[in-house]
Amino acid sequence: MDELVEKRLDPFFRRLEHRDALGMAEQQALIKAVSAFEDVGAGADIVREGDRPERCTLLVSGFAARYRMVASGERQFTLIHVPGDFIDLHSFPLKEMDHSVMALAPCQLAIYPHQAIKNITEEFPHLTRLLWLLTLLDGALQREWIICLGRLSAEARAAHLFCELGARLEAVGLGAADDYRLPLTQQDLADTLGLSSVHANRVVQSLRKKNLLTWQANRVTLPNLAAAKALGEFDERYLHHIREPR
Amino acid sequence: MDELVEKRLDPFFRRLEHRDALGMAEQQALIKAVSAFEDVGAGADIVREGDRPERCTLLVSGFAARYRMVASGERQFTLIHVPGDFIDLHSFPLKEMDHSVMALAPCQLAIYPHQAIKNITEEFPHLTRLLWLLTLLDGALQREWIICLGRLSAEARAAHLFCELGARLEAVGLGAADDYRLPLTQQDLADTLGLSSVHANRVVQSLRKKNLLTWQANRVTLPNLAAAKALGEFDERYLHHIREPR
DNA sequence: CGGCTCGTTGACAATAATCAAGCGAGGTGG
DNA sequence: CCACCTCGCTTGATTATTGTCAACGAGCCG
Repeated sequence: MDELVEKRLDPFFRRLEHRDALGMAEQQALIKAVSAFEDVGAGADIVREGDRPERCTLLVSGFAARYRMVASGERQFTLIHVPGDFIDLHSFPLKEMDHSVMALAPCQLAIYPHQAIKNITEEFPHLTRLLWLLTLLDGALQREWIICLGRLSAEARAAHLFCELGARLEAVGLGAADDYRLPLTQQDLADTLGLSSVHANRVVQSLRKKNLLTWQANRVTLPNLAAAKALGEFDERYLHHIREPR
Repeated sequence: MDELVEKRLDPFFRRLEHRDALGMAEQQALIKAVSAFEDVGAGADIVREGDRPERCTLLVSGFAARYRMVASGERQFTLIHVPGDFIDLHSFPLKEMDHSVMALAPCQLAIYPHQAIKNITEEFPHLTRLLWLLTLLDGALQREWIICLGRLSAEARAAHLFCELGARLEAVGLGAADDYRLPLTQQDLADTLGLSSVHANRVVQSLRKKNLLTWQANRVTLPNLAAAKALGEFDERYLHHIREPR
């Protein structure tokens, strides 16, 4: 049983190992803390604004996004999650959700009861700092998006996003920085970039015309990764892919 | 000596007490962990992108902002800090700064060596969760700004910002939600809202014309707070001003 | 076959940036 | 004490970017 859990948590462990070494006891604690696995279909909400979840959710496979609706009826994503991400680890200290998370594609989830996380914080200070770190990585991605939304053109933001997703997916063993599976619609892209779907479409076509992007049948490739990074001002420092004691 | 420290940390303790009760030992630990106080002048950087600080910095008085520059030479703020905020608590788990923080006005800072924070994480699990919580509150503010930048008009974003700052300053005892001191320039506002300074100015004037804002000599008042909140779609849930066990 | 969703296109309107100039208060030095 | 200088704020004219509205086509699934 534990072997199955461990296998499913592989992207998660890769994500952690990119930042610090994990002790055997810590790894076991993370495996034991999983109470269940669940599946949700594309488009379903995983948690909702206002919820007070009693559990945290780790994305095992699929894609998910944190979002909120605004009065005009538009949606804005604040973060796209890839496998290995904790979707709502912050709900453990924060208690109440101030936003929702939806599945962008069929997802498998690993469930961590808050009580199990609390036990970790009481018994494993170093592991606690790593969990803390994970929530801070979310914050770093969100800072980056503020900068992109505030100061980059729509085209540069799109290039940045495709570079970011490539780097994150590669880090968890799910593709290459310039070649990965991405089951999103152009509306999803628009909701990430803060654009109308019409304009998102035009931006995608412009990137295609410049030979910076192909995106068909849920597969993204970046034929000229260096140029895409330059256009999107992508500097992966903010991903903190540095393994060191925390 | 400790009384002086405690007095200076008053906004910080207020900020914490808005979220959870603090034990006497925890309070003492937070007081003892301060190694020094420092002053910085307006415009100075407090920490810089790429730094690997050995200490965390708490804002005692003044205003500061996290920011990054983009290739065009423009600046984007990702968060404005008010007294009682930890400016770079995240540097403790994250190690390397992926952005800079500057003083927007003369600031007094309390210094917490990373080692002192680490000791807290080894000895005070509940207090550790509260520190974690504080970094998550930064994340919540940043999420909110993604939503504002992505989906609200410039005018709505400005209204939102003035409401947010009022709520945060009131919570630490430094003004009222509709009346507070704000020593920022219009350029600072532009860098927060992701606008040019010219457009920021026009937005301010539009709010003035609608009798939603006065802003002279560093003093902000919101004559019609309800209308400002409505325009900016300001719902303070994301501030998590809820006192409960964490 | 028909009804979805998703992607695409064109014409037009709204929002915000850019460029250029001038104003006014506060501080500095002669 | 006053001239001058700087910084922040303001304004107008113009351009660039992005949104809105409307329509249509391709592919998939029941």
